[in-house]
Amino acid sequence: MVTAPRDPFDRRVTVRDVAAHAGVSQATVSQVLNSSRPVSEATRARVTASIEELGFRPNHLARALRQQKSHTVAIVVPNITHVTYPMVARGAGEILGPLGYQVALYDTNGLRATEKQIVRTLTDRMVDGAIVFGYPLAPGDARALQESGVAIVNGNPGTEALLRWDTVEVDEMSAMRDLTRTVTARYAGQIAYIGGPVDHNTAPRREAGFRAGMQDLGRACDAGLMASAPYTWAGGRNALAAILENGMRPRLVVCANDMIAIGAMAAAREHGLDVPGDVAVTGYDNIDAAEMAVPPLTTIEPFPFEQGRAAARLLLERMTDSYAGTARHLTLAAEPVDRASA
Amino acid sequence: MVTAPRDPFDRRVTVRDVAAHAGVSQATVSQVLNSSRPVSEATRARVTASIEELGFRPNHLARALRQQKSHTVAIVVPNITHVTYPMVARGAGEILGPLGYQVALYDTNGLRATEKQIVRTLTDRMVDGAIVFGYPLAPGDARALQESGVAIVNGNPGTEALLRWDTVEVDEMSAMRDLTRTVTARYAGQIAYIGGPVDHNTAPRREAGFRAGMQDLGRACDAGLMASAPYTWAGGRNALAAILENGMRPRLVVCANDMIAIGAMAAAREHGLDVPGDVAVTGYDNIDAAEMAVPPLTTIEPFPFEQGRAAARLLLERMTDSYAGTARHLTLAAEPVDRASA
DNA sequence: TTGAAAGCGTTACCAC
DNA sequence: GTGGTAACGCTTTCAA
Repeated sequence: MVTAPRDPFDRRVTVRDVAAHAGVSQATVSQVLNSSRPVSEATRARVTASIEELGFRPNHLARALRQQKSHTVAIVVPNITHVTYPMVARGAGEILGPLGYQVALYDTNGLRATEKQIVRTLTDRMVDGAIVFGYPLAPGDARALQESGVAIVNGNPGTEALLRWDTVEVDEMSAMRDLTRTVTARYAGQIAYIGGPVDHNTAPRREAGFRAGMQDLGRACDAGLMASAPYTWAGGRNALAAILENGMRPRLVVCANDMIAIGAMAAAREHGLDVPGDVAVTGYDNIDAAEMAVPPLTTIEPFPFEQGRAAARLLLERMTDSYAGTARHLTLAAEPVDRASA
Repeated sequence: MVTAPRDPFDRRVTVRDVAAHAGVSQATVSQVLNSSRPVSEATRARVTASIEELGFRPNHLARALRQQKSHTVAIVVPNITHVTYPMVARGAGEILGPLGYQVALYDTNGLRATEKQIVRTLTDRMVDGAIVFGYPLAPGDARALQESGVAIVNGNPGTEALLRWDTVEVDEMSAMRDLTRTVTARYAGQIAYIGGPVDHNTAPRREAGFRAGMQDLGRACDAGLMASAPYTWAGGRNALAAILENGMRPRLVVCANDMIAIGAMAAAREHGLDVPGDVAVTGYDNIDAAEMAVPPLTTIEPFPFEQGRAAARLLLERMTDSYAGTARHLTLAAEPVDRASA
């Protein structure tokens, strides 16, 4: 048998063709494909054979139009190149992909205008759901999506307000409190904290965790040792350098993320201090560089894959209407990872 | 949160509604939306006003079915959590997004079975194009996609065979040769090379670059100083440790990627050697950790955003049929980044 | 310059 | 258990 190379002008094989070939109606073919109603074993076999023989593949576009469902889930993030988001996307994809959902990637670039435009696109394209990760969905945007029938889950919105839509969040406060307690107990000297940018949505929660941990141990936070910096290596380096150049000598520096921490370690070294011998350092995020740092960085693992999976599961329940109640707020734990830096 | 099921009574506003409201035909409305044929200024104004007033938004699904185009481009990668892929995706998205294409993410997980399944999905979903990055597209898969009208560009296939479809590649060999030459010239002692896994698609090209650079300077490659390791921190650490424990003392270690290099620096330090004082080290990829390493790592920047943009541009020409000729192979340069480690 | 109407390929409703 | 057929909302001929 010669398999004719498919001429681009050849029409695709359709349900109609299969129906004709199997001697049944289109309705029956559709049913066999979707198990949407009982069919006798005999005809099912005949139809399956025809599908096989003709090499029929259902046209997704037609199905989407008919059902008003694109079988697509959008992942909306501020910047896909930031380490955690690809992991979140992968976690979500692990759940969604096998179920036939396509994962579409949208990058807001941190711009409000882009956020709005993305919301329009999502409704126009009739995506079934959206996982909005890393920033708080604007209430108006959430409403617009919901009213268009787009299910939503907001991951790490980083706001204290009780949102009227499903969220998945990491308990950064508790994780930081925990780490602070464990590590601070090891050092008798002064403790410094280098937080993130004051306007960044995760910064207050991590700082609150640090303060709570200190309080748990009855240790005081010295205002002169509380700094804030951009979430970057340079930010951490400059912040600790400033502290050291002010003549302060913290025994431990708790940092709001790993980049800051690794920068702080560099500053310590530049000032002739050994880590952790003279000054201990901790981070948050457990990025690749944390394990590769010298010394390896004590930090907090936020399990980004699990965040993605959890968001996908919640979304799925909304999309399939297996849950249609009021907003759910899921909180996941993050865990300290003890390494050599503190 | 209550996801309102789409109310059957407030049907979406359709072209039909706009046409009725403006007192024109659907054809005219369609034309105004797509500028597909001339329209008098008067009616255009009337139609635009109606669109505005009714808040009409075209239904993408219907358009897609009619045109047999999903206006979606797939980005297919082995593992989206590997640093370069998100950058490639973002670069491609920068070009494609503003043109109305949706970017869908597909992760092969490095599995041939998954690759095949993705190809099926892409044809079923009628994506307009696919950027396959980081592994060589199987010839059969390429054919299947092309026959289904899916435009393709293969990024960093990492094979020497001349592929019958468009490719974008980085000239890793020249970049490595260049770096090897520049850096080797600084050291009189022996030079070691820690390559990637022998079966990995980029490994031979980088090693070839190293060998060529050495040859350019008339320096010999000592077989006892040629190692290969997984592309990981541990891989690099173990590989250099083994070399050192064999009693060899390379003055410079050229590594096939940054993770290996940073691991090698750790091994050097553990053996009481100063970097770069006793042993210099170089990497490849210019990951975040390279800049944060102590000392900062001399490496090679492969411009992943530009790779994504370039792939998107080639794909675009195929999708719009503004190019329909034979396969094009675009080669991009990577550049040495000189830092303190060598 | 505009309109009427035929699809695009499914699914889902209503009969039988 | 099965078939006929009307949508889904748009674009695109073909006529006027």
